[in-house]
Amino acid sequence: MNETSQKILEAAICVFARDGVAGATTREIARTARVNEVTLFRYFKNKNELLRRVVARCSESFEHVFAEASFETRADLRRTVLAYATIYMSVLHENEDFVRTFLGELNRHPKLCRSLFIESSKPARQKFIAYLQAAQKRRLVRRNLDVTTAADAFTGMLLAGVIRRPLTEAVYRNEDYVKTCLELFFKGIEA
Amino acid sequence: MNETSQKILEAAICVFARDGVAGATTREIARTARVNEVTLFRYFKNKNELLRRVVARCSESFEHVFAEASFETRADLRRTVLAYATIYMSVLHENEDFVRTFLGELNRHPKLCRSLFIESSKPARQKFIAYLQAAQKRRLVRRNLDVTTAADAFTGMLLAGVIRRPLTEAVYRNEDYVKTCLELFFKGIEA
DNA sequence: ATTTCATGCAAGTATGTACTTGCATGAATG
DNA sequence: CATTCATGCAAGTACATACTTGCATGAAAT
Repeated sequence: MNETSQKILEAAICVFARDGVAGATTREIARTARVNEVTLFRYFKNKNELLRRVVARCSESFEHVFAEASFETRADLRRTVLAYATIYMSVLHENEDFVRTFLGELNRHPKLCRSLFIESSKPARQKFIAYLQAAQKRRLVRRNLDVTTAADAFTGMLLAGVIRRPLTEAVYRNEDYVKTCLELFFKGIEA
Repeated sequence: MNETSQKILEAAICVFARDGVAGATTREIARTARVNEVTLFRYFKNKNELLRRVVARCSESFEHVFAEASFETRADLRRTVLAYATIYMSVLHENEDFVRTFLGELNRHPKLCRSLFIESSKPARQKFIAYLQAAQKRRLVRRNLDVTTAADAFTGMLLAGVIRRPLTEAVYRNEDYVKTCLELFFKGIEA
């Protein structure tokens, strides 16, 4: 992986995020990377391989961020939930357009999107769910709560907040939205 | 609006939802409508006008569904929330692929998406928020709850559940997810 | 100094897509 | 019977895009 192919990959991420998979052109990606279009094809067999590499790279980057999540059993419930929300929001915030566009590509590219949205966050999600289950045993969490769907409902709130941001930013700040999500979830899962 | 243009519009809705705005071709739309491609251009000036008409039609259809929402002040809190969730889910459920794809187009078509996702649900959303505010005055809802963001967080959970469905359907049924969303929200807003 | 190598550039091919034109046809309408 | 009108069909235009080829160039390595 040399410098030029890095430039191209990063440009491709931006252009795919902005224009969509079908809308992104190799010409525009090359232009953005300040590289000749031919050079793009010297490094990447075709547009499809470039797409695969883009997704692979972002999946990896997401994975790294999620890997940072450490849910210490000693920490109290609220701190753990906050840690999960923070790590989740950091990925969404840094990749807002990309996430929005590629969720929209789910019908067209189910496998790529699965790796992007599921595989990369799987370890953190599992840890969080396990933590909630443990907390449930310690009676910190309602016994009749389905922790798996609850964990996903929580990330769902946050995800929707980011995806719909351009539609809501005239109404309230995203911080306030996230705060409400946290409150709702705390109250919602408490025993 | 005669029969043929109806057929074309409905086919366009399907194809746009499936292939995205850039990926959809007039040829494929005509084929789906079992109509000659030339006929398509006789009814719609160009692909862009067809897109506008598609969005207008869906916005309208969404509006009609949301207009059915009647939140009687006498009904108790849970029934009102359930009514809101039901009307919201009916739109999402009937238009799953369309909603997913067009949320992904938000960067490229902000105005169209605004009418689709905001304007059409505005009255129902306002009514729901007003109801929550009233309930808050009657001490049925926590006083420190920001009802606007809470209402959106609620629809956000549901929206995310539908959008991510292809990624989660191996794990749990969407019904169970929705049930958890309702529980979380009830507990989360209660005084 | 010579070679290697990465890149740029000009040009070209093949294909697909939006959109047009002209004409044929058949059903309905007067 | 004559006319109108909606549609189909064949063909074509203009343009954009993915991808290729051949050559020039300049910097770095040997």
